[in-house]
Amino acid sequence: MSDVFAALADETRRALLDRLFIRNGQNLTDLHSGMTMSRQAVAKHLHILETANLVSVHRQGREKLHYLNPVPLGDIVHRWIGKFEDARIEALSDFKQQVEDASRSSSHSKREEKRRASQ
Amino acid sequence: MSDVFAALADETRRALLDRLFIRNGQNLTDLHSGMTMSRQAVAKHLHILETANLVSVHRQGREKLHYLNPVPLGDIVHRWIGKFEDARIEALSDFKQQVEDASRSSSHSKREEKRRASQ
DNA sequence: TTGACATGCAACCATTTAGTTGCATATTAA
DNA sequence: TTAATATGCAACTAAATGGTTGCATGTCAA
Repeated sequence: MSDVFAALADETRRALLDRLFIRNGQNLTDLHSGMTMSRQAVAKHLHILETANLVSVHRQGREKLHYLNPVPLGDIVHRWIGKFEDARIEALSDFKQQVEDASRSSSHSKREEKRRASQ
Repeated sequence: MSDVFAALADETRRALLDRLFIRNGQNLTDLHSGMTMSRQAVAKHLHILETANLVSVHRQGREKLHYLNPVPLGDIVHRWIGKFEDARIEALSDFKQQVEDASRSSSHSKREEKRRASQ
């Protein structure tokens, strides 16, 4: 999973995934077109995406076609980000409250008691 | 958004978010406890999480309390990963098909026609 | 078969990153 | 007041990262 996060950390690599989302099954030359960096630089980025299993390839003659694999993205959402997401609705209402509670450093509200109890 | 992805790329920082998920509102010493690296290293990681707005802080005397902010995680899911997620169910059935189609490099199935049409 | 095309490999370079150490500052409590 | 606690700042280092260039290899088409 660490490979996936590392792969997503780079702007160029996210752009490559975007391009494959728009049109799947492109070769290196296609994906390089319009980019300012060298073809070899793009090839390196694609290899990192391959290693992270975000892109799968299929050799066809002298061409190497790249296919988007969205499964690892689903995995990180459901296995890691998801738990924070579950807390998001509560967080939107509780977050400011927590900070305010900390500011007052008093314990009058039910919410404050709940927060301290969880520590 | 790039800050968020970069922040999430590091294992230690994800672990810090995990710890804050388990118990919110910890200070640097709390978050450093049990880690092998130096306190200053942890402080740097926390600062990166702050910059990415994944963690908010509140000064209380000599202590600096850290609070998890899950909103940016929701944002990247809904603004970026989400679109790939939408294609996931289709992808799970189509992905192998795409590769197989490419292997055969023939165009007999309806699915193959649909794929080529999208390019 | 020969030239153009598509990719692969390796060496190299600059910058960023993750970590360290040492010291300074601010706050709490005995 | 003084010692312990909690954090902040700055300089430094090693390794990873993102990029380059040059050349080699494999495939297609005239």
